[in-house]
Amino acid sequence: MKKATAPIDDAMRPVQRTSVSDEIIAQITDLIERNVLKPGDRLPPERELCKRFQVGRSSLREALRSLSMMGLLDGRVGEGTFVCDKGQYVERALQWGFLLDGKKLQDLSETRMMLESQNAYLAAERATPADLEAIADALAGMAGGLADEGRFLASDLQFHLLIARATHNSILYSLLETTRNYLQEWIKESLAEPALAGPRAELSLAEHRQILAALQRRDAEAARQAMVAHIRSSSGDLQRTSRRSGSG
Amino acid sequence: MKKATAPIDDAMRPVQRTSVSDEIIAQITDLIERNVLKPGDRLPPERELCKRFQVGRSSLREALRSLSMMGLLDGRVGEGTFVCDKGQYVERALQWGFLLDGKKLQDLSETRMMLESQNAYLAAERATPADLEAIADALAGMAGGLADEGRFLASDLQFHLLIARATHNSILYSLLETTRNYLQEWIKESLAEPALAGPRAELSLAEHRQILAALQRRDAEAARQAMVAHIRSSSGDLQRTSRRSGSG
DNA sequence: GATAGCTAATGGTCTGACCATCGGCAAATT
DNA sequence: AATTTGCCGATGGTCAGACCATTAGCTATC
Repeated sequence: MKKATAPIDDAMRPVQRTSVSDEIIAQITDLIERNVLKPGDRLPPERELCKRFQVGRSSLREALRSLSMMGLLDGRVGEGTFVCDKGQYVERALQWGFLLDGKKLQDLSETRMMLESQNAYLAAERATPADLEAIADALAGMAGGLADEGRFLASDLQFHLLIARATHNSILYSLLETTRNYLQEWIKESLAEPALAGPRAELSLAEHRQILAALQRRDAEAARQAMVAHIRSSSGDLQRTSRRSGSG
Repeated sequence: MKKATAPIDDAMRPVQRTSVSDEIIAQITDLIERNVLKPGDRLPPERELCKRFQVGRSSLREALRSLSMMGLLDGRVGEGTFVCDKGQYVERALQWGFLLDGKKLQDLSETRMMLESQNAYLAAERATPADLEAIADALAGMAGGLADEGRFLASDLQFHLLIARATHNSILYSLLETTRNYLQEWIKESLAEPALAGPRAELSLAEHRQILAALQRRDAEAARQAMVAHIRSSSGDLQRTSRRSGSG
C-alpha cells in the first residue's frame, strides 16, 4: 500500500505547463477567431513578431508552421505571412484525420448516406427561396451536361452541396463537403463505365428532380426518402463495379 | 493584349517547390501510416534525426511540432518523442476545426442528434454480445451513480460512446466523440440545476433502459426512436435552463 | 514604353549555445 | 534492507545570429 505522505490526496493539481509556441498559437488563433485578423490580412514580418511576442524566432516559426499546417496561415517567401481564406479550417483538419484513419470506404459511404439524408430533411424545412433557386440551377446544369460528363458530375456535386448549405448548419455542411471530397474521386472513376453512363445519367437526373420537388413542397420526409433512394441507387451501381468477391 | 513570348502556352508547369519541413512531415507520416512507427514507439533524439535527415534542427523541429499539433507525436522533455496512440487523429483534427468554426451550439446539438440516432439504429443491427454487455455495464454504472453526479454523467457519456463504438464505424464514432466532447461541459453545467437533478436522473435512467432494451431486441427503428426521445427530453431541459430571451 | 538590373524586405534554413526537465544510478540515511 | 537524497547525462525547449533564395518595387537603360 502507498503511504500518504501529507494532505496531498486531492488538494494539489499538476502545474499548468504551457510552451511558448502553444501560447503563440493560442494568441494568433484567438485573433483570427475574434476577426481581428481577417482572411487575406498580412501578418507583421517574423522578425517583428519576435519582438512583439518577446520570443525567439524558432519558437515563433514553430507556431506559424503549425498554423500553416492547419490551413490557417500561408507563408510566402519575399511577401509575408497571410491569413488563409476562412471555411477551410474544418476541411483541412478533417483531411488529416481521414488521411490517417485508413480509407474505410464503407464507413465513409455510410457516413455520407446519413449526412445526405438528414441534410435533405432539414433543407426541406429551412431552405430559403434563394436556396431552392440555386439548387434548381444546379439541376439545370446537370440536364445541360448530359453529354459532358465532367460538367454533369460537377453540377451533381453542386446539387448535393447546395442542399447541405440550405440546412444553414455549418457543421453538417462541412462534414458533407469533406466526405464528398473523399468519395468524389472514387465515384468518378467507378462511374466511368461507358456502358452505364447514358441510362445512369438519365436515372440520376430523374432522382434529383424528385428530391428537388420534395424540397419545394417542403416535404421533409419525402426529401429524405428521395435522397436515400437516390444514393442507394447510385451506390448500388458503384458497388457493383468495384465488388468482385461475393460476401456471405 | 499579352504578347506570347514563346511556346509556353500550356507546356510548362510551375516547378514543384517542397520545403524541408514538409518533406520530413511526409516521411514521418508515411512511416506511421505504414506502421513502421507504431503507437508508443520512441523516435530517435532530435539531434540524431538531424543527422539522418541531413537537415538543421530548426526545420526538423518545425516538422515535429506540426506533427505534435496534429496529435501524431508527443514530445516529452528528458524522455524523447513518442508516437501517439492511434484513434486520436480524427479527434484532434476535428477539435481544431470546430474550435475555429465558432461555437454554434445549435448546430452542434443538431449534429449530435443525427449522429446519436443513426448510431443507435446501426448499433441495433451490428452490436456484438460483448458490445451489449459493455453498454449494460455503463447503464449499471449510471444506476449506481444516482447519488454521485460525476459518476452518473461519466457513465452516461460512456453509454453513448459505447453505442457509437458498437456501430463498428470508426468515422461515426469519432464524429460523435468529438461532438460530445464539445457539448459535454455545457451539458454538465446546464444540468447542474439542483431542482431538476433528482427526477431528471431517474427519467434519464429510464430512457437509457429503453434504448438498451431496443438494442437487445435488435429493433433498430425502436432504438433510434428511443434515442431521439431521450435526447429531445434532455436537451429540452437544457434549452429551458439556458434560453432566457423568447424568440419570435 | 518596355526591359533589364539593382536593392531591400521577407520567409526558409542552418548552427551553436544554454536552460529545464526527466530517468536512472549511486551514495547517504533510516 | 528499504527508503530517501543528490548527482549526472540525455533530451526536448528556447534563443540569438547568420546566410540563402525569392519576391516586389524601384531605377536606369535602351
